[in-house]
Amino acid sequence: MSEPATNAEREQAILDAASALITHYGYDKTTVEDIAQQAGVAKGTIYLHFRSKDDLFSALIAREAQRVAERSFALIDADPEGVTVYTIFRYGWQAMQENPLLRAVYVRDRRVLGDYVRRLASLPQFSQMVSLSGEFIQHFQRLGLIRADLDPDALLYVLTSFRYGLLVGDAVVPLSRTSVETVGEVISKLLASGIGPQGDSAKSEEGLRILRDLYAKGLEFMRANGRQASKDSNPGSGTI
Amino acid sequence: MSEPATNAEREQAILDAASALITHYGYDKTTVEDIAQQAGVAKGTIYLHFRSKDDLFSALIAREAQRVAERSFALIDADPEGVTVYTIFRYGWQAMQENPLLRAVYVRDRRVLGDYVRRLASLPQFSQMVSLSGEFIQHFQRLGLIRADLDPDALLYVLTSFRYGLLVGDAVVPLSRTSVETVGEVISKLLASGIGPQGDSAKSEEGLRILRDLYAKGLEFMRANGRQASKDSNPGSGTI
DNA sequence: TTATGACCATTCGGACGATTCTGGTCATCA
DNA sequence: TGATGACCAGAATCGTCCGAATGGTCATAA
Repeated sequence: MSEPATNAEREQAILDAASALITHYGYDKTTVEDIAQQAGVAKGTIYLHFRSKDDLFSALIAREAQRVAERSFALIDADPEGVTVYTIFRYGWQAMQENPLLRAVYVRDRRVLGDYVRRLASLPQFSQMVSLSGEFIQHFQRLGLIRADLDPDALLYVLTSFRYGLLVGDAVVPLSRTSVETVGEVISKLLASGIGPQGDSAKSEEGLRILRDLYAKGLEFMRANGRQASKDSNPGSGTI
Repeated sequence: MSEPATNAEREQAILDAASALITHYGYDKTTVEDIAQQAGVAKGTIYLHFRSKDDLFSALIAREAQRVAERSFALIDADPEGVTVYTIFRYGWQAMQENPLLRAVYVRDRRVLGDYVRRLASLPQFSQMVSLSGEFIQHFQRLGLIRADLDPDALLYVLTSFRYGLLVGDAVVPLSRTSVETVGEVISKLLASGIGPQGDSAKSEEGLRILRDLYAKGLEFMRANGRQASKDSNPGSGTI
């Protein structure tokens, strides 16, 4: 049982433990002691990596957000359609859907977040990060990747509500009656003909650039705002 | 200040009072005494019309549901497009949106419903009533009023989630940045090209018939299930 | 006959203190 | 030098109590 765990590995282990416990028992019911035990370290060790319990949670959210973003990019790349408004939306939803913790954060699930919800002032920003901002829509309309006869503000409202509904959705109708893939297909088809683009557009390279841009901006904001301090600077993570 | 209030008028006054107080203070915080006072009757009088506080609330919900349904039909009729999937959806949403109480019921707002949420077992049925059921979608697909290449179960999930999101929506993005009309237009346009119908279809008469059918069925269910008993049988309300 | 409001049994909700638990620290140890 | 876990102050929780308020009834009055 001798684990030569490096510093970074230990930090990840702590985050893993926190993730599992919090998604299951909720933030309030999960004690720092629990996390330490699950991660196989002493309680004090946690405070060598994170300033406070809240800081630990912020770091966890940031990590999961990055994962979700990467996962959604991977899904988009794997789809022959490539980067379009509807694949962005579809796989953005799917990636989020697959990550219980982040979904809980996004829909402000009190059962998981507990009293932490009140401290989530920076969350509007966060929800933008997940690739739905006014900026995004206007850029895409300019490029002809979203039909231009839709009022951008209203469209933002509609799409945001749509995504929100999809993420809380199974509270109303159980998703179990279908599958993530089937629903994803419907979303794609509906949005493809619903908001465009109409024909093939060569501008999609530009769209991809803008998307990556917004994504990077979002993650940067999250990193700056999320963790207040950490003892070690994570060096790698080169890819975007 | 002498009001010759008839029996039915008095009942409506009680419901009006309940509606105003409950939407403002919530079900738990609103006492029967409050309702009586606001309606200008004695507390005992309320129990001549309704078996219990819960029964009064059921009746109120039923009344508001009827109003919302009628309002949505009126809006559809006023639109030159007439009966289509997207006008149904659009104005169904708008009518609901305009009725704070029913919206609270639909999204199960604890702040308004208080402990009553637990007694809302029959509400899945209710949510169907508001013109979104699997039946509805399949009929419309058969008639060519909804494109047939979308999996009906998944589409039901998507549309239900969509509507849900739109109704809770302003929690995420404030609706105040746009208007109900603008958002409504976007919804119409998006769904028109998103789920159809593609060309003009002559079957829309049939669609209207089915819709009225489902609507009537829903209201009947609500009436049967909602109020347990009431001292007076409301005679009028002939239109559907 | 019909509406009323005083009345009752029950529940609700705040106060209070005892007790446990939790986040965070720090002297100690490997 | 870095990890540990005993330790502390403050917060949350539980149990108990009691007065106020609430839903519902019914004898009385209009």
